[in-house]
Amino acid sequence: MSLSGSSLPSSSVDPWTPFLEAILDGMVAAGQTCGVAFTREAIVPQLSLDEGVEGEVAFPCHRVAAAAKRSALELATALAAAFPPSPLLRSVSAKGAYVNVRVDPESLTRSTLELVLSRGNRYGHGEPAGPPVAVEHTSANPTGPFHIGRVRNGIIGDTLARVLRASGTPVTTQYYVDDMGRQAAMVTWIWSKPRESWPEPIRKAVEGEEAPEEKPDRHWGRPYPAVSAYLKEHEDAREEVSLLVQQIESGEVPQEHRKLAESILKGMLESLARLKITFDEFVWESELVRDGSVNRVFERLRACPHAIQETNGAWAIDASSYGLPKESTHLVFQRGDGTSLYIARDVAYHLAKFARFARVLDVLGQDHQLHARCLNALLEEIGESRRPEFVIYQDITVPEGGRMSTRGGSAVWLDHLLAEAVDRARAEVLARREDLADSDVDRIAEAVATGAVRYHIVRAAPDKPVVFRWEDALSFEGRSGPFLQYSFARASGVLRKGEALQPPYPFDAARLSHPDEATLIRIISRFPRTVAYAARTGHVHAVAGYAHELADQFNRFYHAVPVLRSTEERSSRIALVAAMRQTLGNALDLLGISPLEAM
RNA sequence: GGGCGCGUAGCCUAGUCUGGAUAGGGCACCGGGUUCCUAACCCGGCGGUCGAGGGUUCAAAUCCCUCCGCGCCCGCCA
Repeated sequence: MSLSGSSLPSSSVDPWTPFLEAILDGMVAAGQTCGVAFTREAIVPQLSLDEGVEGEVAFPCHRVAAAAKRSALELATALAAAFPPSPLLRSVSAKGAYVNVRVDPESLTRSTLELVLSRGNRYGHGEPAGPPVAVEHTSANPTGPFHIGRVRNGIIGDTLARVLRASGTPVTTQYYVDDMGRQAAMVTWIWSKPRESWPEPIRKAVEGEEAPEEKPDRHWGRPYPAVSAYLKEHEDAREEVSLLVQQIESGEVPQEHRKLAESILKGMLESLARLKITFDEFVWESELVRDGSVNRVFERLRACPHAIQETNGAWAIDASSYGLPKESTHLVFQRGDGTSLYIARDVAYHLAKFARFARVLDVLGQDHQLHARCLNALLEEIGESRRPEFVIYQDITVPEGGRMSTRGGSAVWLDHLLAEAVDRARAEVLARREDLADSDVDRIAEAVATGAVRYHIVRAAPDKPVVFRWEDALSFEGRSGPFLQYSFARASGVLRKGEALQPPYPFDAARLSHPDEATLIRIISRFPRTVAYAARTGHVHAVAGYAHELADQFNRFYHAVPVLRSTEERSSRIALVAAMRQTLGNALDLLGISPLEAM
């Protein structure tokens, strides 16, 4: 890994900073001796950390050598020889064209453990900085329960918000509730009719499946797929829905409409809450219509040079000069009947966000990518210079091929997945522990199940398509959420039995010299850098990978090195376990996975 | 057809933004480990030259071009 910018983080948040300072000072001094001038700013991005053959920090000399018209091998040797000694660095050597620096392990151990133990649950976090950022994610239409494909948005978005907050950025998360569009209107349309008068296919699709006391999203959303299919075939019904859309948008809103949307949303949010996904704010699309924002957007767009009106009264922007695909240069923003299209409302929504936030982040599925570009085109058209930043993720597909589809019957419901995961987790807990109270079994099973599901989704890079397989999603071993929880529980067990759940943790860095200890400390020391990287790039899956690496090395250490049974190393090792537990706990928090003291 | 994304061992995946020294993990498979702090664990082994081809470079999984495969989008739906 290389560093993100040309400057170093504050030493109050990153244990590596003093060592990197020492390396930079040494490099500059050695450069002067050898007749090559380079600045710290030039060196920083070239340093490669935690890599290399025989050093923790390596500096490849090819570039400077080429600039100085010298041999890279010769220069590496000369630089290493001229490198002034530092108490923080154990050795500096040349190998090939590389200068390899090993930091003093005791100093790094001290620097790391002190920082972790003093910062506690702030370890890994940056210093508060930067302007306020809005993160919009999930924003699923309130038409029925979540399937796992939709939840990927929320898991990525919520993790991104957590990571950004940890990096120091003030974040507000928003769920954009689309209660104005056709989709939501379809739900109201069917429920506004007496059940007896529902078209046959819709009634049939719903009948016999309902459970008493089912969640509101399940209940009220049940007819939606059938309605959607029905409308494709029935022009008259489509017209009824169009009429309803007009009524809703003009404010003659049947009270029922908002209540239905709220009710379904409530059920949806209940499921998300189990995954620890919550929101700071909900922005109801109907409010943007009611407060005139959408109308103001209409006025601004109609006044634009590329605005055109169709013969039936619809308005569009000719966006052919914006580099969009040829087929989507005709951007209709207002229907012939005067109602708004999603893109017009989305412009209004983004203007509202720009008014409050310096940066606007939208988490979007790849199917919305073209829409995102069209949105940018309209923002440009009305003279808005700011742009949202899009975090695009790929779909979750099913093994048979294709996206998860509610209508096609290929959707895997989040609630179903969680129920299955809880069942399996409970069986695992019961197989291992006979001493637990029922309430503890329930609590652990819920944590394991939700941790497994959340980790399974967040571990993949957003731009990687994910094929949903039950056996993978329900895996509790290897690279999984439960493995992280298990490792945390193990560390907790050690501290509990050592009666060391509270600080202070006195330690002697010289006593932590076992190779598995050194490796563990290196990984712990990398956490702040990892969080900063994830926040900067939006690669939140880097945190998932990091947490696994940390837990993995902890287990290796656990097997190789006795803690409570050791004598002169005991307190130092307890301190190391406490630091690892703190770091893993902080990582779990960023991932939205519940830590477990025991399992 | 056009646009966008993806393509790393039998399967899944990190690394690609910012090119650097033997491409990290996990699953599966084979062989070991529990009188000892939780075996949802650990140790060892097997297996990849990074879709194909060209180019740039001292150096390419990483940058550029072409091609192939897969996915998504191309609505007065969202």
